[in-house]
Amino acid sequence: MERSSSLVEVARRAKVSISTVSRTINQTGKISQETQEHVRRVMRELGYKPNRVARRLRAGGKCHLLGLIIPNIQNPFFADLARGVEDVAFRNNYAVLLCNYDEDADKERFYLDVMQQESVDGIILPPIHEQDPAVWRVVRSGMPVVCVDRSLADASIDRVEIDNRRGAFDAVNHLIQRGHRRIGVISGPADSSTGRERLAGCRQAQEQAGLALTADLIRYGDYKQESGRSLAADLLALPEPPTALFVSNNLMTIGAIEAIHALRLRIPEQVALVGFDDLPLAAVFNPPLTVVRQPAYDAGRSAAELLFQRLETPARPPTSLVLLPELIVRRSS
Amino acid sequence: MERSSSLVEVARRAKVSISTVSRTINQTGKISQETQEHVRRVMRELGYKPNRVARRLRAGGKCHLLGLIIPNIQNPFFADLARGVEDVAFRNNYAVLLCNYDEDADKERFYLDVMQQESVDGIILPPIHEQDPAVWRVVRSGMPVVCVDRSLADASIDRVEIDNRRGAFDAVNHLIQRGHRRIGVISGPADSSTGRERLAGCRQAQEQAGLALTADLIRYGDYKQESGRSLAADLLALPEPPTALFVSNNLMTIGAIEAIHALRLRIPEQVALVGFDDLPLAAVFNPPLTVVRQPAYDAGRSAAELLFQRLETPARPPTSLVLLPELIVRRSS
DNA sequence: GTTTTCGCCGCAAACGTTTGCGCCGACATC
DNA sequence: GATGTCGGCGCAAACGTTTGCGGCGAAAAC
Repeated sequence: MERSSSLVEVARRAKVSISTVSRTINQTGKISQETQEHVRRVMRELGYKPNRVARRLRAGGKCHLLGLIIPNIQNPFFADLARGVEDVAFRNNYAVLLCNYDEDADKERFYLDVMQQESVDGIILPPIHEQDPAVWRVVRSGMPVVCVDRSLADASIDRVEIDNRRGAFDAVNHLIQRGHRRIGVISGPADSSTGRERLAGCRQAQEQAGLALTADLIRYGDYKQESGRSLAADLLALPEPPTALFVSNNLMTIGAIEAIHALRLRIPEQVALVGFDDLPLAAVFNPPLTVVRQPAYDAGRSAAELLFQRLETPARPPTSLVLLPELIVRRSS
Repeated sequence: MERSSSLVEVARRAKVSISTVSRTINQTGKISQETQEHVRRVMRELGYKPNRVARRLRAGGKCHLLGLIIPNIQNPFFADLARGVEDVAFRNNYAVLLCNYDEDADKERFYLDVMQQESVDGIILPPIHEQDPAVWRVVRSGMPVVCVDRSLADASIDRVEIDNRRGAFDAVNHLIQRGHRRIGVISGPADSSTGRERLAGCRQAQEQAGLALTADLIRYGDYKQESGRSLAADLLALPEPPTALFVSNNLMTIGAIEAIHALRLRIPEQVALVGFDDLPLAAVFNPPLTVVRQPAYDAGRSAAELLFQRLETPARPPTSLVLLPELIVRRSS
């Protein structure tokens, strides 16, 4: 119990009005140099820290808080992304409200509400799917929103995406170059933009190579480890099993490796493997994992920068950034 | 621009005073059943959501926001921990303000300030070291704080720790059982409680086995990957190199594996390896990694629960929880 | 000498809540 | 019939800011 130290306390000690104090803090209005100096000194003496809550209540926006809603922070991809957002926020003296919605639409909606109730300055999120009424409501309410990773089926809002199609294309194409003809694909959810696009990339590579698009070699997972395991096991139990696997996210890749180990198959001799998204241990794995590395940190950084730009110029036309993933060929393929 | 819908709007539509509305929301004061029903109906019609900012401004605490300050969300340990905190928070209708301080005392201080300015209900954090004046200031100001993972050199505040000494002891003891006599240790920072305790555990195991405590086999890292790499390289380049390595966190373990690979050493034949803290790929690694698994998620969960308990009964004596780590013997040792 | 201009600053309202206090009517008590 | 009790509700202050407006004194313009 020692910190109260509000504007009025400072004003009292400095023998000026609270308006003067407020204005010296925000550099708004005309206050003489000497008065400013004096007020600043008193603030230092008292260790005054403005109350962000009161500030937000009064001013609505411009109040140094932004919201980040992601599926799951335990996914290294989103951890990197979150870190990118936070670093930019920190540089701009912003704090970040972080929420995990766990691929659950209700939870996403709940957290969107929280963001509005907290009157954050803006929200960064990968929408749970391309038509997302909850997100739309928020956008219509005037809240700045930028989509990252996944996006909405409408170009009118800021977004930063990763070229999923290209990444998947490169991965599968690489497998084809290595001589594989039967390539098993573990895709993401069919109703997510990333899932659809990565699958499209696979198809494109196969078509281009004149390969038949064998629907029996495609499985749809939920981006979680367990589905990777079971779907890979499924694929590898086929009468004519694939000689290579393309797994379209990191957690499912771990699951696929489980399945491969369980069958005592050797990578890459008996089954080659390319995963989407890098992992901390991937480079030192045995064999080192060939992956499509997504610039997750950069995506977060760019999204935050886009958001700050919009806060500065609200009328700016919506921009769409697309970042390039990178195929890192190691030894699992 | 559509939702304003404040208390006064609801009151106007329901033809009651704002006090009545507020009281039906919070179930405080005496309001007749019928009036409550009526008010609730109007709230539903308007889609009213209470403004958390105003609420926090007015009431100071009890306002559904808590702060979590961690070194780095990119570390899977802290990601799990954060998730544990968030899940409990979600169940209690709380949101989480997340910050990464990057082992930087200034940044920690900055974020502690932010937390106070945001008047969060409480703060969960691993203090940067055992005497942490910044954290002390916050505690003295009356803000509920619970330490997790690391702790302060004072028993008077809530804490949940993991038995680091025990974990390290088990790991090194296991190595000794396997016949190793020269065990290289990559420790954490000497001034962090986790670093000190893990090292103490090592020592205890070695003493108990009657092994000489060879200072030349101990290196102090900073819990980051690169230091793991260079220190392991250092250790393995010794005239009489260790036959086993104990690395006291996950990121440094990855670095150590890099170094081992660079030297083309085989695990565990030429050098055995036990890491502190599990990793997503550890179980499917080749060879699967022997690690001390920390219950990170549980630690976060417990910390949050402790915090909620304190919010409910502020006078409750400080409790100290210690969770047990688990040695998972796989094949790298 | 009177009026205008202008730089500097204070007053007070507003943001959306919570809450102590007090009012009013109904019913019980004497 | 006068007094006390009590349930149900409203009034208004407070939380710490920002900001439109207006005041005041001094310098400038006439």
